[in-house]
Amino acid sequence: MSQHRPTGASGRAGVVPALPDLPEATVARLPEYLRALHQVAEAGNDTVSSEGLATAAGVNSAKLRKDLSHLGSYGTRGVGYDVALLIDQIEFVLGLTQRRAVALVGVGNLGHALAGYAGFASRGFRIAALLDADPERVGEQINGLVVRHIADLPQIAAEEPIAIGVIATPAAAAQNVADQLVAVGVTSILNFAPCVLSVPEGVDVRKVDLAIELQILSFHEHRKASLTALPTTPGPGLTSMPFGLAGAGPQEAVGS
Amino acid sequence: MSQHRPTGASGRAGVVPALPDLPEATVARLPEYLRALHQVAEAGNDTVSSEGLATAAGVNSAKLRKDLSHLGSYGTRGVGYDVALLIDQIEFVLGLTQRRAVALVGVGNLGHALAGYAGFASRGFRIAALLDADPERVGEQINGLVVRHIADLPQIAAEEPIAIGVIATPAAAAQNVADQLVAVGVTSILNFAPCVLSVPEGVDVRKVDLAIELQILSFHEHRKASLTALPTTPGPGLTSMPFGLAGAGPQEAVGS
DNA sequence: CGATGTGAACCTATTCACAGCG
DNA sequence: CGCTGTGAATAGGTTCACATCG
Repeated sequence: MSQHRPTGASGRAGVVPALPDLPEATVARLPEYLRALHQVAEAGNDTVSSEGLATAAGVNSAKLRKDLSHLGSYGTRGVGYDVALLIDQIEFVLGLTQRRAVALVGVGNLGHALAGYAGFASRGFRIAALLDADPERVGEQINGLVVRHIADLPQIAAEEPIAIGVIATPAAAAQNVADQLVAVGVTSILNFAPCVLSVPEGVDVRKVDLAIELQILSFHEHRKASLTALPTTPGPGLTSMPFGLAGAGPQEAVGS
Repeated sequence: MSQHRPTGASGRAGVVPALPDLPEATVARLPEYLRALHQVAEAGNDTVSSEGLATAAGVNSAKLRKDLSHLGSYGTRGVGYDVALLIDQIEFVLGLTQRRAVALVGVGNLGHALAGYAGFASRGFRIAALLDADPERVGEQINGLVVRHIADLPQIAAEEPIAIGVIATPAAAAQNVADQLVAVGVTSILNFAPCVLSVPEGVDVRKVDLAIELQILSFHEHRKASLTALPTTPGPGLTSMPFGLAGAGPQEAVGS
């Protein structure tokens, strides 16, 4: 991303540490901590130890403590963290205190599902517009929102600034949509289309690709299978089979 | 994940480097390279330079070369990579030469979308079963597949081994579903529910959480806003449209 | 000559281990 | 005494720069 290093920029504020530019890895985990905290709160606890919270968030406690320390955290030694306080802290840092407007482009299969996703509203976001390029879809009502044509985007953005654009179109349309989002001032994009978007500097793009996740899992499956084929334990039985492609057979053109 | 370190395991093979246990970061990028390669192939090229492929995949060329070198890559100095060969290589490493069976649990909003997702089939996966706990949904037909009850899972898994389980249920049900998947031998899970799953060692879980992605973007929005508020450039009025969406990405050009 | 493949330098992230505080 | 917060050690990843080979 940006390699801007506004070295002396922060750390100046008197009372509030403002925005202490966190490590990316930490940022990526804060939402998880937030979820875990809500869970803890609902269970009735009003403090948690780093151990407890770490478990709920699926990380180890050292990592959690270091992450929280980055935001000048509010824990009490010998006790733990004040749940409510920490929730506020993290929500503030993540910028969730203002309800951000999201424009969702592409109301196909996936777009439909996203439009109906309850987690949007419950976690600080508001779908401000559903858009599609297909005239047949325009006018359709989903979850109380009417689908509008992508050409209306400038007008919509003028009425209310869009904080985040979500692209759920086919790959072929995605770059075009991204350009239009950028044109109306959107600087954060969540892209579900399986393609690389090119955007000007200063615009953030995150990508979610289901197929990629599956392929990563597939790799590990493949790996596990090949390790099972030739284990450290010289198992009573199949000791043959040199390596992994065992079950598969030499089909496919890898060789040639 | 697994911290298994089968130190001396690989590196023995005479001809085929078999499974050279790649760095996680590399594994996560291979699917992206694969997509880029298909794109290049469709454009009619049969070789690519690291530069060209890197651009198509959205990374820099040094990273790409190092990644490919890990799988004992097949490039030609002064020329580039043989597209078809590299596709085969990566598909083999990712274990995509066998069509893996996927069981999708939870046919709600999101599950529906996933069931209809074309990228499944086109990239080496096959939905072997749609499952849900809700009797009302059982029997429904989606995309040519009939939704069956989750209780049928053992039977289904017996008919055909499930390589990957996809959980698209509400968070409250997810752990239970995961347990059932594990019980029938599934060792790879893709979890869309916003919660931490606890699984035995040897089972891989990957998580996709839309809300987390949005929150990460929100952080950066928040950050950008606060930097704009007290910038080096004191200009309160936006000077003059810094970036032009000018022509956007001239590359991409699959079409021409 | 041009592009790959790779050692080395650099940077980021995780883990350890314990000082320090409540 | 228990738990947080953090320096130090380690591991992992990225980038640079160039030797090497087709």
